[in-house]
Amino acid sequence: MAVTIRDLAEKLSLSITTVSRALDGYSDVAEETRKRVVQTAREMGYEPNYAARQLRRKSSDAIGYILPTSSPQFTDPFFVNFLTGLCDESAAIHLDLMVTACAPDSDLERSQYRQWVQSKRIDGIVLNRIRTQDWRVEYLLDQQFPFVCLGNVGKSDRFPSIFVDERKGFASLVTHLVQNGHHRIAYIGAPSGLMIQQERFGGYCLGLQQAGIQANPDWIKEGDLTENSGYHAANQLLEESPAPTAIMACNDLMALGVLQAAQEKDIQVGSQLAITGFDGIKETEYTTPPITTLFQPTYEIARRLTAALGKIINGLPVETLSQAVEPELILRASSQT
Amino acid sequence: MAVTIRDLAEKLSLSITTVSRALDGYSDVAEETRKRVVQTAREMGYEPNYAARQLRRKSSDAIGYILPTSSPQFTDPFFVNFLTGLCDESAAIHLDLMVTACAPDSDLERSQYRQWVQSKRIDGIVLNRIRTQDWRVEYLLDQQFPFVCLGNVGKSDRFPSIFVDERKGFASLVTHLVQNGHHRIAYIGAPSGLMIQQERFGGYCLGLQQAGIQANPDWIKEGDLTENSGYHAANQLLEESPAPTAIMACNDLMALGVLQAAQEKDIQVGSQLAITGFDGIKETEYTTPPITTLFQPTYEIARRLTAALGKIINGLPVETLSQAVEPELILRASSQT
DNA sequence: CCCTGTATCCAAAACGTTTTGGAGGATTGG
DNA sequence: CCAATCCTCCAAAACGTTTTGGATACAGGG
Repeated sequence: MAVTIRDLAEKLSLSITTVSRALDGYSDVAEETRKRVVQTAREMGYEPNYAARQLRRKSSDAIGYILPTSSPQFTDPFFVNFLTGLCDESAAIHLDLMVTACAPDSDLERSQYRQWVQSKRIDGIVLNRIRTQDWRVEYLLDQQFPFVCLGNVGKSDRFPSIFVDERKGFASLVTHLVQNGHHRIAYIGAPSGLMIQQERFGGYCLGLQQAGIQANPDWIKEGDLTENSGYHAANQLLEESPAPTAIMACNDLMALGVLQAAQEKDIQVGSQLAITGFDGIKETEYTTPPITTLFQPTYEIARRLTAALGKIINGLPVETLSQAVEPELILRASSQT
Repeated sequence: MAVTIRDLAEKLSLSITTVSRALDGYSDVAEETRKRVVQTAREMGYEPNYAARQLRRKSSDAIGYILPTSSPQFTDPFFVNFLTGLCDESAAIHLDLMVTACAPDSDLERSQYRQWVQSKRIDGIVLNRIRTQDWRVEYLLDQQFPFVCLGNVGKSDRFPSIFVDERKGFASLVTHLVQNGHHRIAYIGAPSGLMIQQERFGGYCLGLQQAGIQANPDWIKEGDLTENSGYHAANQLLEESPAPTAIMACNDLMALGVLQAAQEKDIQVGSQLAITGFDGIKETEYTTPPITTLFQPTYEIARRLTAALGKIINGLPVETLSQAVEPELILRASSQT
């Protein structure tokens, strides 16, 4: 059905070797015949079969990303921004992007990674939402498979990674709240297996300590990074007595949930209760009041990671393996009177 | 390096034929040897090479989607919801999803589609943002390549498609505005090459006609579906005299831009100016005032399309090729006093 | 004892490329 | 005129599967 290189060769009365080399621009084929080949290739609408090429070249010109999503219809704009960055950059450097979704740390996830890596379906992979003990990093290092990641990974001299200083960011958020008169500051975290929880919670503790405030365990809740869980955690927190006067959510999505809970209880956000988030997603700008947050350039990070991955795959040197990014404090009405 | 079927066969003292057939569960291999094969395969961590399998089987177990994005960092939540649906459903039916981005109707886009299709990189493709004369539909039909699409395509008895009745939806929006006392109703459209523009603008005209209102060309602008273009078009509209008292945007994103323009001019949205959108993205709920819109179940549509595509690829029958969906009118404060 | 059938297994071909290792002819230098 | 060098081209191997079309051995029926 489809036109193969053999058809082309026959039509041109050339060997398939010559046709192949002509199309790939080798110097050992006469300029005139090269033109002839290219011309007829276009005419016949020839496109080299990808599977055959992959098999021979041992590369697939594709990279992969597996969304760590527990529930279907993940809606965290963080992932969206990340995905968009991957998509744009991979398109720019002519790599195809394969995407799928798996519950984090599930058997399915493990077999999905194994399949993609060992079946050579992709040439490299992008990781984020790093776990405190992340088998993926071990596995990929062990397999010597090209990968890059966003998150605080210890031994990052063997692969490109970008590290956002969440600890410092959260500490500065605490400082900001304290300066605005808050002493009873609550925290809604992520599952403890996630590196972001380690970092952000660490920053929260650090900030309290710097302000000479003792942390209150009742004011520390664990969420799952969804709007819903932020809502529920906030409801619990607001029933405590004394209730906290400020709630720091581990990410923006949960902060949105907190805002909703507060509004349902007719609590004046800003004056009676301060709310902060993390990520810098667009939605925090539209709410009333808009939500104070730490902005991280998710889209840009994804592009940079992808670009680095592209270089690694092509055997090019990557200038700086481990990059650090400072989140930007965006003060809005939700945390100020 | 990686363990191949030959390594397995050698280790087991079997032929590669038998190993292959054992793994695929054929009946002509003894149950006992099958177990032995599966066991050692697991032990040795064997994963069949995808390229080789694809080449032989002539299928890739992957589907593709090309984002029709003019600028990088597209941020329309509509696409996000769509993409999420694709991702979730394709993962559910064990197809990999390939994604890339291309400016619509560009040469690059054409060659990208051609490459994916003719190089057999994917088994099927999902289309949306259909154009009034869409070469993609022609091309894919011509190539007899499996595809599905979201949008109003005429001859949809040859492939699965989902059609959202935007015309009726927009007409009912107009009716709603008229009932709220509006006569000077403006419209900010999409590029005229897009089918959604045909449909939505058609609905706008129909609605006006039903209300006995003559359309005013000065109150009809063309945008490009971004927030920014909604903002600019609104600024123009609000300088007209007389200015419209209601602005209907072709999609939610532009409606957000309109809202911003109105707020900058200290216009009371709801009472002095009505604003409506289309899509039903989350953001319209968070603004003050929240924006009246028509909700279409983008995520669900994408899942249904993907499921249908999966069936087509596997040669299974698809019950209803052409499905219709009614958008749901969501009345909010932006269009009511 | 032969023939048929059944249960296992396998050698070899195919899929469509890229790459290796030359071959053949023309040109150049001595 | 011969050898060396270049310029073009090509046959065949390789990539790792799946599939085709038997082969072999054993059992059971006549």
